[in-house]
Amino acid sequence: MGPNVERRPPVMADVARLAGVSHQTVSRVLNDHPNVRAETRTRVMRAIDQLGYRRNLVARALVTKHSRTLGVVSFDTTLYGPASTVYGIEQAARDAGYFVSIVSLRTIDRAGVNDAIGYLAEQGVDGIVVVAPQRSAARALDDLPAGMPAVAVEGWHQGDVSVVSVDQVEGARLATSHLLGLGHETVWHVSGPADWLEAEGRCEGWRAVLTEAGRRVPDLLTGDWSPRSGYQAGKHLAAMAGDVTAVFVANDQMALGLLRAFTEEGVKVPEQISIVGFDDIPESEFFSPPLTTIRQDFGAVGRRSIDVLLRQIESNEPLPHERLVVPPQFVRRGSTTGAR
Amino acid sequence: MGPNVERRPPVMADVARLAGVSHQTVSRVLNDHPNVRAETRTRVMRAIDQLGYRRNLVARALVTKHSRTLGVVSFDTTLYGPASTVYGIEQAARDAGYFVSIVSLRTIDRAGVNDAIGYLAEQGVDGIVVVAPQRSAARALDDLPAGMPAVAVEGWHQGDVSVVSVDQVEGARLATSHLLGLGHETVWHVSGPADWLEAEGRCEGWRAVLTEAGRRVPDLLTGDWSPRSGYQAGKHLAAMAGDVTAVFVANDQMALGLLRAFTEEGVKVPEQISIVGFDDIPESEFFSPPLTTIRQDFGAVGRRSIDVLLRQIESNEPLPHERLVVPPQFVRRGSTTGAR
DNA sequence: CCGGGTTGTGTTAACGCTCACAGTTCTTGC
DNA sequence: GCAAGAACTGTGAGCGTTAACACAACCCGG
Repeated sequence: MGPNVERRPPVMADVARLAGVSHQTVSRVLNDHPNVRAETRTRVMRAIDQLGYRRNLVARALVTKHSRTLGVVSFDTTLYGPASTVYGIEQAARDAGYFVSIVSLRTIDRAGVNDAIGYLAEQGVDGIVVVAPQRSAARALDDLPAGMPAVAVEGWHQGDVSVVSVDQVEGARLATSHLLGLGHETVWHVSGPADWLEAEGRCEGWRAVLTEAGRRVPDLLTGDWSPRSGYQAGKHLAAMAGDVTAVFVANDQMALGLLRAFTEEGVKVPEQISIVGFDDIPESEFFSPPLTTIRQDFGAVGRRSIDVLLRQIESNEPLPHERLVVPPQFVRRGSTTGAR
Repeated sequence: MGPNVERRPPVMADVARLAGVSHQTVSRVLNDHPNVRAETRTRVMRAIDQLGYRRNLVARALVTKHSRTLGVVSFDTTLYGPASTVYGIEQAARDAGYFVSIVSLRTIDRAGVNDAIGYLAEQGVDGIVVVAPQRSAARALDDLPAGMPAVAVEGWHQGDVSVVSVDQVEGARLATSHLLGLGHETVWHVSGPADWLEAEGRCEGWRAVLTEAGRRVPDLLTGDWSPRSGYQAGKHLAAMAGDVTAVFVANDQMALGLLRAFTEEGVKVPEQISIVGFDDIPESEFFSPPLTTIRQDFGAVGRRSIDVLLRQIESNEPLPHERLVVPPQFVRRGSTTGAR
């Protein structure tokens, strides 16, 4: 089409030339600056889509010092919890006009989280969300680049950073009280891995309710969140079926493992043993029996954390650090019933 | 600490000044350029971590025209499939030294995908991966910005772009043949939503095997991937339990719904009805009974798509478009058995 | 009909880096 | 001991945008 064989994508100057204005006027049109004559504006617009011009946000970021990109550091986004949290974060960020750059760690440790934060900082993100469910990872937040707005999600931390999380202790209390309220003498607990903050919180809530009610606190069983580990715990519990009448399991996947083990061993749920899970994954409602569980609102967690982060970014002074807690919700289904 | 109260983060020039070299030498050190004296290198390095300098990748991207960032467009990354695919993509990208910027669509349509691609292009990504499981979304790839390297994942497309996907047709053939091989007269199918390419492929494979074997092709049932829709299909099938002895369900979540419905209706699996799922989610092994299913290797899909994309980015000429297919794997478990 | 404010537009200089090239210093062989 | 080349280092320009300022054209009341 004529002599225009330039393969280089058009830049602002090209648009300016075609529209017969200066590049700065083009910039003003693009940024909705008020002082542009309507006629000029349309002329520029026409030139823009005639050339198929797209502005270069990299150049813009260089001068404004704002990339409108947020960094997210997470761990194994294959799991329902992290995946949902990250999804919530991404949605909230985009609604606010921000991009999201994700680093999903394979193994989670302080060095890994630190590296990830470093990469993101170099890349020029305006702020960072760290989904730091493990104690060791949460500690990496101590050495954030100075002045980098950040927020921790599901991380326990008393340091220099705001935290948004679901109230794990309360969730565990809900689960345990429910079981006690049904008349069970005590409640067993299959917890998550020791280093996880969520596992810790759930364990704490469970223990607290039992202690307050003056009940015996049974030995703790520990899994790794996987259905398989729940299955193993289930085999163990089935062997002492007489003693056990109620189990609070730290997540729904492990609860499924328990269910499977109990089925194999001929232990009836809920007739012989009642089970409460945690998370309310989409599958739980269709387990056999449907699982009584504690729902976490991951979407809310994502939105709240972006709120906090953007407030930090958009204010110039450092803001006081907040601790936001999202309440969990009890969901009664078929896996729990009164003691014999 | 002395007069150094500059709050602005250090730049290359600052490092250069402190090390007593030119900014260009600092750049050379940072980029592992060979021709730098060892002594100079260490002097620069010392200056770098004395100042806590981090290079500004935005400025670098502006001049090199490469951001080392890849864009990913996906849909509802809360689901196991998309989440796993995106995870695989992110891992592979990071291993290759690239960042990943994600846009996770709420609803999937051509306009949405187009917008997302537009945003990513402005942001200066070097290439784009589109996880486009729906026909309408896949079509958005027709109007990619010219010269933008791209690859479609799980997308059927005969156009101008490379595609990486799991062989859905083959997976469905595996499932259906297994059931037929067990002696079932025919196999029913609960498919995914009509517009989904995966649903289509699975349906096609199922139909093909049945036709080739000269069997009756039963009416198709359609779900929406959710356990609930599987539950509804299950209720329907249970009502005609006499006729139905084998069902191939288009994903594991719906299969769980079927299982639940059958349990409620007193239909025994696999004694009365055999079920095969698709995906092999981590839970499937612990369903009651454990689910026979078709495993998709999402990690491999992610790696392959990044391979293809990087080859496009790193070569200068446009490469021929490829069609890479990852084989599915049959996983036999307890939900299938021979016909009466 | 002329000064002072508003409105619209252009000019120039950054932003922090890499590239191309121009120097400078060090080797090396004869 | 000196030319020729290799090894190392410095200089200047430019990537595409926005910010800051300068300037022209217009409006209005006295």
